[in-house]
Amino acid sequence: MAATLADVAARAGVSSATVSRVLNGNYPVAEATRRRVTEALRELNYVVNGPARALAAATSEVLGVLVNDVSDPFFGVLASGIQREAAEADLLTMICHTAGSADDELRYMELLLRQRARAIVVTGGGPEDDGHRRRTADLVRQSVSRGTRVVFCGREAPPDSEAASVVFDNDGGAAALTRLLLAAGHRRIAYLTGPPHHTTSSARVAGARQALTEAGIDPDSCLWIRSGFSRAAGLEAGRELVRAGVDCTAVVAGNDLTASGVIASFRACGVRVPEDVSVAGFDDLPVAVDVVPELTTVRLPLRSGAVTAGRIATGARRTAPGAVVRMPAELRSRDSVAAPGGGLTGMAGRLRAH
Amino acid sequence: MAATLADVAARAGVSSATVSRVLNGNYPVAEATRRRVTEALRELNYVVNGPARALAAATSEVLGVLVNDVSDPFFGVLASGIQREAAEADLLTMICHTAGSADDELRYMELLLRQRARAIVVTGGGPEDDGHRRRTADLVRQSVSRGTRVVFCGREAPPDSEAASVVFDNDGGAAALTRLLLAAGHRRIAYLTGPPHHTTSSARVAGARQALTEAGIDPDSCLWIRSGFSRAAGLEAGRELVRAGVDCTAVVAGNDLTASGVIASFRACGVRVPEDVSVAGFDDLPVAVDVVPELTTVRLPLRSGAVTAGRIATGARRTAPGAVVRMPAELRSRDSVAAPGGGLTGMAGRLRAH
DNA sequence: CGAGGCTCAGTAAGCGCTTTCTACGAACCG
DNA sequence: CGGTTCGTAGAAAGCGCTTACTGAGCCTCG
Repeated sequence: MAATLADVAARAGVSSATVSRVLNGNYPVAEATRRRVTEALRELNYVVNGPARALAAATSEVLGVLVNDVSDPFFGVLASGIQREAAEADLLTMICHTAGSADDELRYMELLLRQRARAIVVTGGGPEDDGHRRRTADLVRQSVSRGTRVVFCGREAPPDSEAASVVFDNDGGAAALTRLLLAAGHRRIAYLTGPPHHTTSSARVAGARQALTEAGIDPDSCLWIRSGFSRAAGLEAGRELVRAGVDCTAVVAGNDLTASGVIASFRACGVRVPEDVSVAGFDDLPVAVDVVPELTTVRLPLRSGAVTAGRIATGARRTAPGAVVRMPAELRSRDSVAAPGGGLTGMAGRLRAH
Repeated sequence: MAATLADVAARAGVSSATVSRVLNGNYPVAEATRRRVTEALRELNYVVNGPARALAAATSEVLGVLVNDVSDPFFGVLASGIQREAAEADLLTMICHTAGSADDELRYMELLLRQRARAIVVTGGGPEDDGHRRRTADLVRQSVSRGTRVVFCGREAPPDSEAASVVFDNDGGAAALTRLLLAAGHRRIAYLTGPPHHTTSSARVAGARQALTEAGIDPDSCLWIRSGFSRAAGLEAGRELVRAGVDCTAVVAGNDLTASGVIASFRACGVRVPEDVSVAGFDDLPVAVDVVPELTTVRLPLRSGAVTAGRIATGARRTAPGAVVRMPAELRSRDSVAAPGGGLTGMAGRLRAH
């Protein structure tokens, strides 16, 4: 049913090699022949057989992107930036949703490896688990030995691996944010960390603790609350903070999504931001300026990080094996942080019934 | 470098056919042989060559999903539902981001076709453009003739095509929502439609107009404003409505994202929802209950629609060629709609400076 | 005018797998 | 004990493409 190169060749009165050459344009073909072939191609509605080409050429035209959550804008920005670069290199981007599961991450890496993907970009933070890291390192090794480039974006590649990484300065960003809060006079700060045992969460926590320590404040005098990276996690955490009447004048959310959730539940409880409590986010996602008040947050250059990762993956940018590109973080001071207000204490009574 | 079937066969002292049989388990192999092969497989770190297998077997293990926007939760829910079904059938899901561009949609369909994907699921509404529909129909025909199943989810397949469709009752949902508003006493309603010339937008507009007409109200006495399906579009539209001091007591947003944007800008302008103006959404995305007040909206069974589409795509559910599965819409009445209030007129003065 | 160079296109050898066909023992039967 | 059947595994023919390698014309030039 489907036309093959041979069919097209027969119709154009040439050999299949010539058709292939016309298709790929990497060998000279006389203009008249080219026209005849092009014609036949069109008449037969020819569509390249990707697998056959991949087999013969020992490579394919797909670039795989692993994301934790397709519906999270953080990954949306990353994925679309990488995709743009891939398109530039005529690669088809396959986005695979790992749902944050370490096992799925490995499974998808292996599947992409099977497909002989040209490159794999693993985005976002990952589990802080040596077993997982080792298995990842194994797959990276196999991928590289089979010619599949691997790039990590948002996390460092496993140690001693040949994969390049593009990392964001979560550490420094969190420190800067904490210093801003300190400078505004805040001392009792509640930190909502991201998911536990997760590289991104840990880096942010570490940065904040360091800034605190440098300012002569015992990090353990602050509140460290495990949360998630979703809006829902922020809603819940916010509600809990009010219910418990936690003694703090500022809340640092795990990211902007969480911050928007915190603000929403604060508002529902009559807590004013930033008058009563300041709230800060992280990432500077689009939502940061949609929210009222606009979020003080840390801008991560996601777009350009994604582009960089994409360029390394497509080979448009060459790096040494195991290279690490560090992207700076930048403070974005907006309306959600002000001088310390009355705090949350005593607000519990205002919690609306539900 | 990479081990092939032949390498494994040599090591296990069998033929490559036997190794293939062990791998696929579709032919009997003596237990002892199987063990030896399995061992060799492991020792050599064998990874199947996907393209070679796809070429020989004339099919592949990938299922492609086309989405308009990877960072929109509407598509996130759809994509993850489809993916779950795909995983069930041992297929690798590739999500392709078309950015809502009709051209990219075709390009990606073609790329998936090249890859001899097992199935393609096209999600979301699409352009109402006969040229596009014709070209889509062409690709569907080619796909089907090459054994790639095509399923549309959220839009009907082009006429006379063999592709199945899963569609949501946008029409009926919009009508029900309008009737709810009418019953609450609203007469001056502003409708923010989605993007123009888009099947989803049109269906929702049509449903609303019909309900209006049935109630003896001239649809043209309402305001129909072109907008988008994003939160940003809602923010902007909300701001404009206030600035223009539009005379209406209710706003029906294109979807929940837009509704949340409208509410945010209303709040920023001091317009109370629902006291001054009621606001309704569409889709019942997670954000609908995060927002304050919680959104009155139309629930679309996205998850189960996605699962259905996924099952048709994997072949787990058989349908007649061109079958259309209709998913019902259901009203979700919450807090953002109440009896008519003072409306927007005269609010323009309250618009905060920026 | 013949040797050497160029341009263009055909031949054919794979790429690594699946699968049909065939072959070989062993077990079984009359 | 010869013939049949069954279970198991090898041989080999592709799948549709890419890409050396080869060769046929034709032009150039000493």
